[in-house]
Amino acid sequence: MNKDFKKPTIKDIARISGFSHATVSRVLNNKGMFYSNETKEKILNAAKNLKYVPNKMAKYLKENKTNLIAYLTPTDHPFYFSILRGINDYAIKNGYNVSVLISYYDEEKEKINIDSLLSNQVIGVIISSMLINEEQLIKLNENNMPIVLIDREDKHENISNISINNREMAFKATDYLIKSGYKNIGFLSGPLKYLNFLKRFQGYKDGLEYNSIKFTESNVLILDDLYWLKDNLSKTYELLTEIIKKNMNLDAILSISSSLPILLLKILNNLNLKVPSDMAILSFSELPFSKYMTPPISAVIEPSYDMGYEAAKILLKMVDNRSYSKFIYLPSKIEIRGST
Amino acid sequence: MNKDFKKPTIKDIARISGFSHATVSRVLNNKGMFYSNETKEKILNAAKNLKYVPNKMAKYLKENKTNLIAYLTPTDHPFYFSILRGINDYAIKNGYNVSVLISYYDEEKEKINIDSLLSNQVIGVIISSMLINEEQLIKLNENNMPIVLIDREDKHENISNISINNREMAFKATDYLIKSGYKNIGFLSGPLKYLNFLKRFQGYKDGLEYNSIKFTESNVLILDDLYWLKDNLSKTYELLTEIIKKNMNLDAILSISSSLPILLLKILNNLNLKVPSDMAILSFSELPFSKYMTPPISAVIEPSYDMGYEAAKILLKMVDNRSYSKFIYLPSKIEIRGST
DNA sequence: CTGAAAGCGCTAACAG
DNA sequence: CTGTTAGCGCTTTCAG
Repeated sequence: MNKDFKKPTIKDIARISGFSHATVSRVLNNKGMFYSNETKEKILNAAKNLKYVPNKMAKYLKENKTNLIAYLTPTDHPFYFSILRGINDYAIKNGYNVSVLISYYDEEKEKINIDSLLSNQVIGVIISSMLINEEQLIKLNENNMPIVLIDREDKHENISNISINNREMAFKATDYLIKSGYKNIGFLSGPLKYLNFLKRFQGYKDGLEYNSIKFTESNVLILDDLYWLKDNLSKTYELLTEIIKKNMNLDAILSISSSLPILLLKILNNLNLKVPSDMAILSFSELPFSKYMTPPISAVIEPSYDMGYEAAKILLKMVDNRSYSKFIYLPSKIEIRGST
Repeated sequence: MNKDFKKPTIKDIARISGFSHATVSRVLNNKGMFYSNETKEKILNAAKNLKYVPNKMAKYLKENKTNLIAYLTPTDHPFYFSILRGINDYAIKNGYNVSVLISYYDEEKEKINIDSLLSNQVIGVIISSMLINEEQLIKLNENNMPIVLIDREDKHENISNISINNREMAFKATDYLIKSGYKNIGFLSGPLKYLNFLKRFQGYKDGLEYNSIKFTESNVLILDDLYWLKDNLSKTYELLTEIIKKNMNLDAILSISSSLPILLLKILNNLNLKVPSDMAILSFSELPFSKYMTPPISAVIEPSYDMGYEAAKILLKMVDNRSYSKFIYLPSKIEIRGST
């Protein structure tokens, strides 16, 4: 590679084609509408010969606007990649690019990311991280940064949200389990300080109450951290094994994450318990492979791709219209498979 | 949000603190070394009060260099997300951000992405897509864009590569299977036009030859497209079922993808075949859940995170030194679990 | 130790 | 239909 390689600019095109750089700019951007075909051709030719590629930095500086949006995700779980794909598809289609920040549940990193967002001239942010706190959100908001939250159900002025109705779906799931004859249903979750988990917990209780079943505190099975999202599956497996052994009286489990059922299947198999006859499993969210497990795992479908796609759509609207914001529930459904 | 919101610039700081914007720039960047503490303090204070955030577009335009690198991936398979995490970690640590382009096996999109890369002032690209063709690579190269290829083993001048030694690992895997007593080993793959698959195929044949086993054409089980990477698991499942039914004589399968074994487990289970006694499975690459399957799946480990991390490291070196490039094999190992 | 001035590559108002 | 000019926000000589 040539160290002294210098990209051609519109000035080079101007020099070669014999026009001013303003005219070149016009032709290249199809602005102004009126210039002779000859001019157009000359300029376009010169551009092609020079292998001209516009310098977007200059354009963005001038226009005070970039084509970059950011996606803030806590980890590399497939759920978040699927969201990213949705975001990406909509963004690219509209001429935008997506910069990804993975904070990996590190509050320090998360803070650095927020600062980086502000100075990187990103024009908007989609956040699927559960970790972002109020303070950081406010900081972004103060800096006039359009924000879309995914799966947080967190109401803020000027901030959009997109998620499923977690409480309602948890209610439906619980109700379904009860109607299917399960009497002693466990709620398997991460820490309830995370809003989406809490909503699901509320829905679970709603479901019990609706069916006049007494809520039993000990049926709430809490993993004290998000191990399964932190790539710490062996720790998750270990804790889950303990939990199950202590709760053999349950006949069904409602899980808040798609990862947990896969481990559960293994654990129950080791304990010689059959799914669903000894223990049914119904889970929020699914992995691509969930339906190829033995048995296939019943799930409350979270439309992750659509969430990303819609989030990007809303974000770009917010960019155009700073007073726009939306709080949206995407439709969700329960898909019954072999595990219930 | 305030529609007329205007970000403060160094000029604002200059005005308020009473210095020139040049001095402000120096202080903010710790350049020039010599200014009174009083000056420094005044300027820093003004910056803080104004909630000043530097405009990187301007900086980059001036410096003719950005802090954005791009990652080009074909799809949202976990393998690629893990690579992305590696890239991201190294990049962030060094002050860079990562822009992601998912081409989704669409040649048109791939082309658009390449063009976008060139004009977006990305300073380097990491490509894990199998789809990029020679022509596009050359186009990037001509534009002086540092490139690191992941898992392609494709030799080019000025282009770096990072992968495992696919041929060698396939040889070892095949040899291991034979030494374990399997006699009739199938090679399960996508189209062999993809270089990494081809290398593995060669390694498979090497392994047979080394053990004086005759290569049997019909033991090469080819899926005619990358369905499993295209989110088309049901199609994959269908084709795989047919393939297996036609090849019940096999006693082991060497798979080139981590997704396939999971489906195989299901299919074999349906056919009442036990793994590994009726059919062993050994697979290139693994998913987070591979070891929690029943039985756990033996695998040739591809260090995806490290590949990403190293790729980013090499890329940033290439950015600093345009004549630098490397062809690296990362160490890999075979992890024997229950499926063999 | 600090200020003035130029310029990165581009767009757009204004003038013709 | 086209050219001149100014300026986006920043860094960096060059003077002083």
